[in-house]
Amino acid sequence: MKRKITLKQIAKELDVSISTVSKALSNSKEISEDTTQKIQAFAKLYNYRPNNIALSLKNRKTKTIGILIPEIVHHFFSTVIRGIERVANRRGYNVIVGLSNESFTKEIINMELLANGSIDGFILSISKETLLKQDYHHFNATINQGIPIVMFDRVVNEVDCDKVIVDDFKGAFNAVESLIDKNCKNIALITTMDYVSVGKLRTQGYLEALEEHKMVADSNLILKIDDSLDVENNLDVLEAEIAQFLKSNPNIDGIFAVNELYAVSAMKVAKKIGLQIPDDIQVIGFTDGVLSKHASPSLTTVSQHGQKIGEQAANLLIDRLEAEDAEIDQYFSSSSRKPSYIKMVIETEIIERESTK
Amino acid sequence: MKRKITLKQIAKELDVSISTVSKALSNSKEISEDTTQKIQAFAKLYNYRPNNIALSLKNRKTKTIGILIPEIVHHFFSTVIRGIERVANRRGYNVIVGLSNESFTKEIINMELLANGSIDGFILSISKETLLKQDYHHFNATINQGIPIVMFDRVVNEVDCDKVIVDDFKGAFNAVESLIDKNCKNIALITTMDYVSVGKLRTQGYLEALEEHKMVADSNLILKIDDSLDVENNLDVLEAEIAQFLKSNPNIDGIFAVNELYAVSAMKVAKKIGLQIPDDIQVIGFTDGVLSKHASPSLTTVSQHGQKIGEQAANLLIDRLEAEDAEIDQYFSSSSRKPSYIKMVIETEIIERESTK
DNA sequence: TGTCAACACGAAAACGTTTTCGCTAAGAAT
DNA sequence: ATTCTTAGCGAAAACGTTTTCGTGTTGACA
Repeated sequence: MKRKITLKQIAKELDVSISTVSKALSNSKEISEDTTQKIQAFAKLYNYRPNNIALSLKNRKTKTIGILIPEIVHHFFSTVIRGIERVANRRGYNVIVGLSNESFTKEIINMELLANGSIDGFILSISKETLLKQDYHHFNATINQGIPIVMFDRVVNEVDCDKVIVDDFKGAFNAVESLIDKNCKNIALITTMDYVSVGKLRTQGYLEALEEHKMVADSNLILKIDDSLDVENNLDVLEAEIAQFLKSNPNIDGIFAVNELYAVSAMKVAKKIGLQIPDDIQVIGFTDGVLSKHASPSLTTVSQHGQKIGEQAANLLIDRLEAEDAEIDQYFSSSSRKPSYIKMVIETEIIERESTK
Repeated sequence: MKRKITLKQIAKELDVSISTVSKALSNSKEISEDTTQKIQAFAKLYNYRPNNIALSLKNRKTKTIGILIPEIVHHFFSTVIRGIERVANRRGYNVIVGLSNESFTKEIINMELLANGSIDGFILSISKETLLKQDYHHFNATINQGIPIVMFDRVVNEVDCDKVIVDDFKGAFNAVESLIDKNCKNIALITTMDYVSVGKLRTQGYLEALEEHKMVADSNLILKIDDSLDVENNLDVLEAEIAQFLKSNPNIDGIFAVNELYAVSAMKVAKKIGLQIPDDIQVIGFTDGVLSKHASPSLTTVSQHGQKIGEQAANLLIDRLEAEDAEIDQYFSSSSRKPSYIKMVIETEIIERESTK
């Protein structure tokens, strides 16, 4: 077991100074051709690679992006990570992942841990608990320390930073409008409680689409699921609620659900009740994931393009990081002007499948 | 924008030495109570936190685990990550994620990048291309540099390291045996090409279960899918192959599939053909994911307990990392004996759902 | 012969820690 | 009055880099 070789060891072995080795390896013309050759050959032989940690300390930047998300076992978030990782790698960055598990405290702990030098900037999506508490001081504190943040999906106006979102309102609006086009007269909404911003926006999209088409929103046709309970492990509860909902509203001929789980569950329940999809009832879900694609019938969804979100977020962050470098180089005082932030909107897209006509 | 405060700044501000500040903050009794109080108060006020990078450099360890997996948009891998992250966090470690994207080259590049000081050890699952090439030098090189590796799921005998796997053979064996118990007479196998070790083992389990019960394996009942093509985006190809397969073997009354996608697709096709599940044909899949749970009918599967795999892998790695520390402390020469490695087998479990009787 | 430039290299600082060792002054012991 | 402890603190090294600023040697030129 031979530990990685260092400049110091090479220097000692070849009887030159550390500086000479460093310069030779970076092809500085301060060093004679002979010496350079000798050193480079030796370094190659021993497979020398500069120690990243030492570089980070010296350069005061780590070339690492911190990702902080509520949950990783979730198709949307993993596609976002994939997108981030793609451009990060291409641009010479690594990603380090923290999971808040939807907990306010874990979010803070993770941020503080990573903010102490481990990363150059954050890409994150806010935990439910944080949204509920509406306490965003840790984000602002981090930004004030000079660590830029890019938020995606679950964002919040109270924090001034770059954001990448999908147009939840418009996505929902279009989905519902599409159902109307397909001749649905009584469109139900299955949604979450309101505190998650995206849920609220999607609900608004639903409401306004109805209004726009002179249809009255019937509060009986709106089912709000309490997602404080772990739905994944309480599928029966969810299905029972939906069954109850469908039975007491037999006139429903279209369903818009704010996520694919609700949509797929609704289809399952509808089939059990004896309804034909899409003949008796049509269904559209938000968030295009594996479930939608493989359900039977396959589910028409509003795709959020998670990977693209990740890619844009990474580009925004890295652009800002490298702009900072340039500023310093140009002797701009970094406090001279307030930076202006971008809110980037990724277009949603309706993917038509078998659950609609 | 105020950058994070350092020991040096505190020292200057309070007109003491850096050493004094450091000691005061760690409650060393070398420092008087007065000074300690003063320093701690000041540090708290300015929210001092030690710089992780500096600590890493000094301690020559980063308290970070590198995860290297073929793909993140995959339920099994994300559950494993969740498991790793859980115990890593509990034990004071962070995780940094690299994606090989099933590519040999990307696997190597990622490893080299992280191995240069960024991480203390790896937890990884081998990419398909690497398995195909059977070139494992980068793993051995990393281990020789003193960086421990724990492999999971896709492992290989040629590399000497800790491993966490499920008993693919036994899992498959049990699944098929369960189908036999449920009175299936002609059990089909839908599998992948043989080079991925887990696929091979699961196929063997299938074969031996048949043999054990005096049933003859009929090669016509084995469908090998070429997974070099991106199945997720070529679902129709997959379904066509399965349809063809089922039609030319109308006697099939049970299907064992080596992953849930194949299983769910098989169910979909079977339903289209007019077969009733589980009355005409019963189906069991390997790998318990979201698809299985939400398919209709829901799919009986062999659960791999991904999260547990991740937890065990993390524990194995951290145990070894901390054992190394202890060895050095005790003046053991680290090359004195060859360490012995553990292969940990996680029990699989059949989760009965609606696709079997 | 004396001056100067160019060349080739080394010393040292810096990034932010922790820790070992040494130093000073005050009080205790002889 | 002299020596010994000990409390309280600082200097410096170390982790592995990069980079700035010397410095000595050589050869050219006046």
